[in-house]
Amino acid sequence: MTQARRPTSRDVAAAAEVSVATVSYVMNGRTDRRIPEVTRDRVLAAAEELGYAPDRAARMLRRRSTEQICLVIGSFGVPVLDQLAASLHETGDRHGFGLITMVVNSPPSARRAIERLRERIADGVVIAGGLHHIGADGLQELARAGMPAVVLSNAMPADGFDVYCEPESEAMAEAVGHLWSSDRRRIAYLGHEREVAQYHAGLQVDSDRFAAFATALEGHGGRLDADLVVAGADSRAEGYRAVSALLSAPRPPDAIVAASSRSAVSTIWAARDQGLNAPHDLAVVGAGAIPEALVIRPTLSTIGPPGDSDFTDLATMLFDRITARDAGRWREIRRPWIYHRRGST
Amino acid sequence: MTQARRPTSRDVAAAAEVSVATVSYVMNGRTDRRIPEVTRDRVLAAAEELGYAPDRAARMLRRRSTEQICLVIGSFGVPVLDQLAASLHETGDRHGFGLITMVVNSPPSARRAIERLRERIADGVVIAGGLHHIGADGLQELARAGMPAVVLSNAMPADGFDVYCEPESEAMAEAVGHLWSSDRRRIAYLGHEREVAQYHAGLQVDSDRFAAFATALEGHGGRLDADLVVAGADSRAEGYRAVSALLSAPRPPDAIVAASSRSAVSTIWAARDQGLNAPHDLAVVGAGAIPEALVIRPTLSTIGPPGDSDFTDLATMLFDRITARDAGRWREIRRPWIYHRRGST
DNA sequence: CTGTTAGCGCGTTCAA
DNA sequence: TTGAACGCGCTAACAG
Repeated sequence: MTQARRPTSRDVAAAAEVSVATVSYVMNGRTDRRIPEVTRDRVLAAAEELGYAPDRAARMLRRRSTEQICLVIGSFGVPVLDQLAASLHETGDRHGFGLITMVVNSPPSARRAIERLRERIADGVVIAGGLHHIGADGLQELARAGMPAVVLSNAMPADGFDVYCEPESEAMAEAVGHLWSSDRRRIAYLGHEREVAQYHAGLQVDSDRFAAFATALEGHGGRLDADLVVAGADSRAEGYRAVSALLSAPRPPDAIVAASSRSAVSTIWAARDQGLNAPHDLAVVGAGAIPEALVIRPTLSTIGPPGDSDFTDLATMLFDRITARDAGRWREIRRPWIYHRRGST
Repeated sequence: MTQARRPTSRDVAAAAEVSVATVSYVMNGRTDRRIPEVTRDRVLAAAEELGYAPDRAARMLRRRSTEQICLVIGSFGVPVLDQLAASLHETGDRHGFGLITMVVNSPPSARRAIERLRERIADGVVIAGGLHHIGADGLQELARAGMPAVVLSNAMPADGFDVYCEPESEAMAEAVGHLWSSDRRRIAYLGHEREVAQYHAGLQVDSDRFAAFATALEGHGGRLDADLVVAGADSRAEGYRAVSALLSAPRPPDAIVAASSRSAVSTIWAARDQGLNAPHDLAVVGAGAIPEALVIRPTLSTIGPPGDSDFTDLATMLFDRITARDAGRWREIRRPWIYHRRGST
């Protein structure tokens, strides 16, 4: 049962008593070459018999394409990734492309991912996470290498790649406006580790979401209270913990804007464990689409994409870029978020 | 800025006025070749200047290895994946290996994944999801192709690959025993779509977890009530919905064993929304490790791995297999689950 | 119209 | 330090 040597197309050709060219034509099911039924069957039988599978490395080398696209994510726990992966899979299949995923959650992993991509491990890439670690420099590096890329970002200048943009400032303004008009005056921000750390360090916060929140609040004459900017949006557990602490503090908030839907769900439940009910005692708004939003009680108010999350347009944009050799103008898909008022506000 | 042609090692060699062999030695930082400092610097400068990155396809073809491992998952939303990916990344880095992920959530996607793997897209694979779609046949196919594989499964006969096994019947027996001795007599099973469908169709249920539950229940003289076997473990939203319906039924359960920790969390909250509190009105047990278990109130009782989830041993096993050409005996790592009694039971 | 030959693509590595 | 063979599938060009 030991695999002495991997069978090659030459082995198959010998076994089927044809040339390697014929094997190649048969294996690729080429319609521009007419192969007689009997020859075809003999080749396929020989391939099956030997357990032959073409070596992708050789094919990649010769064809100058990998027939793969790469999805870069920051971590596995984000609900929207299933949607994104599904869309990429679906569109990829139609082009005969496979999908691989890489996780970027640190500067070193970002370096390695960029290196791998520059080595042409894929024909195109969708960057849906880890962008902070990759940075504008990393994107430039990919662009210079001629790697077709779609970046999910609200803040990146589109120089050398396509952008999928979900502007959220208007939705955020509406949500905060709604909270304000409901007489909420102590509105907390449950943010991601990174943005909150930047804020408290007095640095420039490079987060579109946080900026939109701060702007909206100030627009109503409110002011950002440092005690009400806390980390906890990165996971459900952290969200629960952070909100529990926040509500036990001397001057608890009367509303919470959470930078992820997951942590918004945790917020509702952490509040209830302290005897506080949304929306009466605490208004809660999440950011992003999540199936639970419509299922839990109260239903979760969010800012998020209108309608169902579907990334077919993103996938199409990527494959257009991969297919069209002439770079053309860099494109941008804009899908502004809206405020979905539901039960928690 | 248009990339006329990707620079090759020959381009670098020409620019640095050395041979391609020297370029190769420098790029790989080989210590067994003495390359003078000046030559080295000239080569690196030329590579940088031209934006050269070696073509992985060519390297793969020549080296007969991809320096990549592949993680096969069923979907993105499973908490333990972050742990698994982290361990694989860490161990992979030490070997200079990259990690790619493929999603298998349907028979066609399983076929494509197997095909890709047979084409040697990776040097080894960890199958952590989608196993039902891959099936024993698919695994055999990979084994025959000589692909080193570690399969996370409790039920697969280890014929041609290594197995990472987390037997849970004892933990389940203990959990059910505890429920039983607390006078719970209507114990529901919140299962995965697939196992519940099989059960209600009167088919053989090929789920270790369900079997362990049924056996444990019968061991106490209890019997499986068809009304109390419901689907909803696949996601939080489905769990919430299923439990809400279950608790509104004429004869609701007094305990729920959930086949995922995520749905167990939803269970607690769905119950509370109906005015029922765990553990008093409803005992809840989840399956698997999840950070929230220790954070929410009540803390969640689970069956799961002892201690922290860490898959270093799994990763090591895979790399041993990849490195050691002599197949050796197929290995199995066993990490029996235990019953973690916490606040919800 | 069918099948074959020959050489390409590019990094690696042995022999010199 | 280098020249040249090598790995393997693909395909243009050619022969039967």
